[in-house]
Amino acid sequence: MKLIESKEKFINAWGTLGTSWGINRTMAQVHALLLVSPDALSAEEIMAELNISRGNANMNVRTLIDWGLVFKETRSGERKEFFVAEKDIWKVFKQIAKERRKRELEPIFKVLDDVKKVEGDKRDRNIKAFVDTIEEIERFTRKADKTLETMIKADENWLMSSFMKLMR
Amino acid sequence: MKLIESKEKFINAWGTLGTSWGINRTMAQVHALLLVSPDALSAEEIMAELNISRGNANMNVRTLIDWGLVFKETRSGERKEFFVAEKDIWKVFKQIAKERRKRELEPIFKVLDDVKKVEGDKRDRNIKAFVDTIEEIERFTRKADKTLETMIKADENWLMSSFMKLMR
DNA sequence: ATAAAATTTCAGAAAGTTTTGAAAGTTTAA
DNA sequence: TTAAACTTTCAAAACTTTCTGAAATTTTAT
Repeated sequence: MKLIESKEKFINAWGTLGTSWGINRTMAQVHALLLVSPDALSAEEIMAELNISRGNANMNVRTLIDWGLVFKETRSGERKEFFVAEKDIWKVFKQIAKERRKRELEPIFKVLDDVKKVEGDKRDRNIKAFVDTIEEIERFTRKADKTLETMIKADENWLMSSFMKLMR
Repeated sequence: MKLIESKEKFINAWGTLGTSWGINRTMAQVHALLLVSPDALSAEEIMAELNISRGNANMNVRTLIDWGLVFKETRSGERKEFFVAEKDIWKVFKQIAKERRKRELEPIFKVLDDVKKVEGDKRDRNIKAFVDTIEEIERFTRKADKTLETMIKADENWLMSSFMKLMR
């Protein structure tokens, strides 16, 4: 298999994986492309490699920058902007965890906290089942969240050794 | 807030969360509804509570059963089927992890393994960047996968105490 | 065997998401 | 200041996913 084919295959697989994790296909593909490029790429190059429009390229590069997964690079004497991906996969993982935590976990906590305050007699089995489940979900989510937070804050070595322990 | 409102709010929030994690809204909503119901519900009841069609209800209940998150229940003298959700959130989490691992992580390993075999001189910086990145992703993914596998196999107490250690 | 009661299927419709590309906006070298 | 080079925006189009509901199929009590 030639490099071009391999690259394409990887980019497509990454795009598909993104799709099933709520990250849009093109965003994942742009990220994959930048991950395997030794040098920063311009908007033009991204457009050409992935066969996408200017608007689409711009939109997704910008989102990747917002997520802290891609950085702008300028070159003296060049007006064009170039883009590089964060290549350290641990950092990438932590960054994604951080973003999704903020965007998805935090709102869920708010709702759980809110709906727990349901009115009525706790001896009513409907109310009891509801409150019990919400509380169990909250306990679980808080634990998962704390773990995530610890990981995000932790330096790489700590993270590695903790994972190692979990894996034996 | 009355129970009905709380319930609706929770079901909607769960649906939205599902959406951003690649699980379809209705499937997540049906799951949420069954989670907070003290008794098993019939197809009719699910349809009425969520305002969805028979086809949609059937489809998503079936998928939940495939995933091992919901079980059929029959009652003697009743021809109807009733559905109950697994209420232990740890089991739910493990079950989801197991399914997604099989459906999403395994295919990615195949691709990574495949594209790594790229032809050409490893001193070519393009090839080097490509192979290096793929190998780092593979290392990372394998570790995450092993951790997940250990969790899935582990019994609840072990899991709890491991998480506890991670959280301090 | 029958028929009533239920579940399942699936083609088309609706809803939701992503992409395009032309126009507007911004930046910079001269 | 100008104008060329580039980036950003956004409405409409293309595409993808989900949902509906009527028809087909299966199940079960008699």
